Amino acid sequence: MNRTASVKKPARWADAVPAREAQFETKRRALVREAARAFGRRGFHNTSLEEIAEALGVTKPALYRYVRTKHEILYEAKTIAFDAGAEARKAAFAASEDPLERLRLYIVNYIDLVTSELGSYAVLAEPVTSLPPEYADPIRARMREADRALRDMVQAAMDAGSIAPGDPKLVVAFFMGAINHIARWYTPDGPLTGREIGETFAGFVLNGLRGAGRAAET
Amino acid sequence: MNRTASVKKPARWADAVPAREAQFETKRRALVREAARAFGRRGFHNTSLEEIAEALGVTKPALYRYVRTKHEILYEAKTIAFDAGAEARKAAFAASEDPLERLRLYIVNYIDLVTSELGSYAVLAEPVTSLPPEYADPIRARMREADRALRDMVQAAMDAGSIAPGDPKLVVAFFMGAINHIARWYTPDGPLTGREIGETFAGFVLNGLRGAGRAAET
DNA sequence: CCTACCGATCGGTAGG
DNA sequence: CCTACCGATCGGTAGG
Repeated sequence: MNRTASVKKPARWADAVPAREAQFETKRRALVREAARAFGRRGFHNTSLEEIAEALGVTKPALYRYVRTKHEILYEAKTIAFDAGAEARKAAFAASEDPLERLRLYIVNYIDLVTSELGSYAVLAEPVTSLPPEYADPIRARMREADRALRDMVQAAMDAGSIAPGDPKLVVAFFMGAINHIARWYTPDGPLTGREIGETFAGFVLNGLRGAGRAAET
Repeated sequence: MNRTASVKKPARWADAVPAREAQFETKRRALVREAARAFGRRGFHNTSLEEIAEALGVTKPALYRYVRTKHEILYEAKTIAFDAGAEARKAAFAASEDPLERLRLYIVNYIDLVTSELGSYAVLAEPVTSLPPEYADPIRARMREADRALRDMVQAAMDAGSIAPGDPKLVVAFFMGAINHIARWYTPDGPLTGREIGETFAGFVLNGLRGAGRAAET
């Protein structure tokens, strides 16, 4: 028996890689996810690459096989969060024609994502200024894009008379502040599921926007 | 007349110190304010003491006359924000007996403070993990304290039947997320005053909580 | 309150 | 994917 023995080693990549011959992309994603979690919890600058590497069961230099800089990791993490938001909007549009229902679905969907990804989305709280211009600029663009899309959704609901007329910009700032904050306090150990939080928050938002005395005429 | 001449110099301390014989405390406060603004906008670790010093028209070592460490500055800034929150609650309790009205007043008062302090309050977004335990612990205690006080206010409004029954914890997380986010986007150049934002947000919140008890948990 | 400077951390690289 | 190490930044101090 003269072949190189495959010795039992402590789990590398935190068991996030299923197959023995792990693919590059899978590893890269596990890296970004792990980093996003850490960045979200402790902040970008309070998290060293060494800590991330350790959580994945490798050494720091190994990370550089999958990523060029620490900034790139943050950029990637934020991009994933924005993609999820876009996905949630798309799903909401596909599922209903009614502006109000679309808004509701978006909120529920997005909160579901935010809570299911174990805190990865808290990286949205990390200031863009932690990134150099070449990364910060596209991120800012995506922030504007998301903002615009949501304002349009709100405006549509206003036009349909489903919610009280007002400044869509302020409305979006209101409920996105509440929603994005979830990633900062949510823990899967808690008594509430993401779905429950989503339904409750959507209720708060829609009731709040529907307006009190000066309700829209139907 | 053998006293040292007071020569005309370029404005130091960014003109935040009115009197010629500037007091220690005034300077210290100007320092914390300026730092809070910077920390809130760019983040704690993205802001060097050198930048803060420059904004105040002095050199970095000069700051150490007023403060022991950079951490102490962040701690102080957060403390000021929490004090303001406590103040807003106190004012709300003094101004009304009605639980719902107290909640409304708190929201309006607090948003007014947040928007009047030119972004100093955005430091609340800075993770506590940027601080060593001796500072982080008391901050966490104040977070819990504020949370408890607000939950009690919400519970009182529920007991009075002014808002739908539900989980006060979730309710507070909802509207405080929205409110604390304001410091991150508000700018005095905008078309809206802090008062207007406060009234609008308070309306959203109260209507939202009053609404159909989707989240009512019997 | 300033000039000069130290010390630690940490992102990133060399070389295997 | 690892060991060893470099370089820059930056908080903090000495000494005046």
